[in-house]
Amino acid sequence: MSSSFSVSTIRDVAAQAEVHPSTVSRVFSGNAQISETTRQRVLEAARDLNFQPNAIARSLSVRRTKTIGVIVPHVYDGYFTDSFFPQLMAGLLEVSYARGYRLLVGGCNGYQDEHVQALDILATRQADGIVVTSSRLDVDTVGELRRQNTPLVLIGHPPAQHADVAWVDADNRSATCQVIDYLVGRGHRRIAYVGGDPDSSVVKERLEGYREGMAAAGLAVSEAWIDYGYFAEDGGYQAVERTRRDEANAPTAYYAANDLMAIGLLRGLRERGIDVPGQVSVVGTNDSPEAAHLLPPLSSLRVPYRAIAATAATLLIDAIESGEQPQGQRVWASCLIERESVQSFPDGFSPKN
Amino acid sequence: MSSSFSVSTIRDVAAQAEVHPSTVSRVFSGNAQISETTRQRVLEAARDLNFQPNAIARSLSVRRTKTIGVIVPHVYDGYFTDSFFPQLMAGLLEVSYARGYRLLVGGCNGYQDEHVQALDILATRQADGIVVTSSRLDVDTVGELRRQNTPLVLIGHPPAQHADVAWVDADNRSATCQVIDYLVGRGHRRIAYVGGDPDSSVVKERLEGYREGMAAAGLAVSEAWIDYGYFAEDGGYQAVERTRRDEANAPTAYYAANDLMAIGLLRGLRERGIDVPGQVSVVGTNDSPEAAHLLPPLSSLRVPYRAIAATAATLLIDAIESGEQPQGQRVWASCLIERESVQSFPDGFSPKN
DNA sequence: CTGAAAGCGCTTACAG
DNA sequence: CTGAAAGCGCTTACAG
Repeated sequence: MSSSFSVSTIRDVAAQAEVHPSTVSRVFSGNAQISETTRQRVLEAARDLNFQPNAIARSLSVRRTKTIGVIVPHVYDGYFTDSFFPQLMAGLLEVSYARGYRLLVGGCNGYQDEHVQALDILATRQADGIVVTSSRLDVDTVGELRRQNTPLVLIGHPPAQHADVAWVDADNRSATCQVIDYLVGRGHRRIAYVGGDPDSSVVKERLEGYREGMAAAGLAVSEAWIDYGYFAEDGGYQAVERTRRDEANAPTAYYAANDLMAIGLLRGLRERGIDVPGQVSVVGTNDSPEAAHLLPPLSSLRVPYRAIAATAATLLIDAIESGEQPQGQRVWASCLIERESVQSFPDGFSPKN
Repeated sequence: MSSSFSVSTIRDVAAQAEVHPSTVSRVFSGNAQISETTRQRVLEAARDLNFQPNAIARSLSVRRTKTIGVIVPHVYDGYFTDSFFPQLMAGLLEVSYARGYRLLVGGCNGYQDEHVQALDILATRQADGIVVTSSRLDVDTVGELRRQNTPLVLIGHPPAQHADVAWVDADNRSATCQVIDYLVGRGHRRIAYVGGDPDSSVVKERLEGYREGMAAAGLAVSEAWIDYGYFAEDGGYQAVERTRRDEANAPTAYYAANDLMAIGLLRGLRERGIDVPGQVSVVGTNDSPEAAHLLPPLSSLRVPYRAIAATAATLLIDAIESGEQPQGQRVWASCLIERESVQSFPDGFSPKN
């Protein structure tokens, strides 16, 4: 019973409906004027033969794939446990779907390869445009990517020389600065910054924001308070030890560039018998699903990745459909979700320097 | 300086290298015999003109896209916070990349649409094959999908009538049964099952496993112990209330079909002043990144979704490249990760019925 | 409104 | 080893 379909083409349908193939094409491509009777005849023949236009042939003909490219560094395990990736996909998918596009996602085996793969998609015209998420873009790669003159939008800031590409990003620097300000406002004076990968631009931007916030409060920064946990739980855990060699001068508050490292901090602090938030405060980043359910519930800087991705997809598709280069740059504000991992530093003990 | 490339075709290169277009094609498609000198000439011309073969044209010609389809229900927020999705992508990407494929991922606005979209990808031949993840497959849709005779592999069990499709799944039923057995072995007699969406087949399979485990231990099941939290944290939270109306007969252990619901259980139990694992034990499912970092660290049934996805991709690509229908069915064993949310039920209090 | 033709940019038997 | 031709399955000016 479940007989399988043989693939039929526009010519088969044309023969069966006794019209020219171009007529069949017209009823399926939708835009042309077709008399109702022949449309019905064609549709019926198509139904009989289970015809569906071949998307690839159509793409070749109209020079449009209805597809947007993304490259995912699938070799980094952490990439799939972090909430960035799912949110990115959610945002991209949401607007792609609404606009009739699909995502062409390719793997890559490292940051170098990310550009190779992106370039390949563009150069072979496998997609109508691409969104590039690497946080380690140098001038040359952006230049190379742009030269393909296929629409491109960046998630993250571009190098200064390419200030005119379309990009969308979070307010990494200023949001971090605000977190520091918030902590200072609660009486903290010795505040630590735990970044991810020091080479990534997000992490650099956050560090700037940290220094700016400390400076604005007139606070000196000890280099011992700056540490990198490479976005891993264990990195956060180890940061506790590295930042507290001199307990007398140890931080009373930590800002971590993702929640996983904040969880590591929580664990390291607990092991040392340091109470959070009683003695030390912690704020994470990304507001991952677990944040609300930790003990103590973790205050976290929520970064609107989904909205960022959705905006990127919108800019990209707008450009594809208008035939112009993608334009515009948009920064989305992060938002500190206050929970219970931060407490005002007890006045009596507040080390006002 | 950053002049953009005009797109060049095989004919431009042929003209410049003074050879026939078919020769250019041959040097790029790799398989044909070409003299070293003309190969160099062609390569140089190609470099000059920045030529890269158009992937779509090639696809149309060879009738192969080097692409495998996946449909993602992007309208369900929970889908992107659960660890299933990232792991699925990781596994798919890992083998696709290794085999030179990319993923064509499309959104869908609900379970109905999932089949519509999958069918569309198949019927329009936009991908060489597809992996279908829906857990609500009925006989008709599987039949319809198969009739397109484009390779198809299922993640999850197929309806009985389609036992011969290729599929790969976790050992949902038996693993759940083993968890019950494990709990029974620790002295628990009143054990609750908190499922996700009762209509999904995974949840049904787990319920069977639960009943089987209870039966094997000679334990009667109270229907009050069976509840559904729809995979949400709040669902787990509410399940506490619903399962403990009669505290004298309340469960001493809970099995939840995902970690998010287990987290909700933890919260609900804590609010009632019930100590975990002192008074009640909890085991979750999926071993999400947060599980290890909860208080208490959550014991969880780790389901190897990444491996499942990788296997599915392998079966699919094997089929695509051999030209035969995908074959084989594979079930991957889950593994209980023991942490601290389970404790033997104190002998003195053990309600041996 | 419909047909006939040329074209999208490749590939691949078929000759030689 | 290389050329010339036909074809992959659509679309879309151009006529009428």
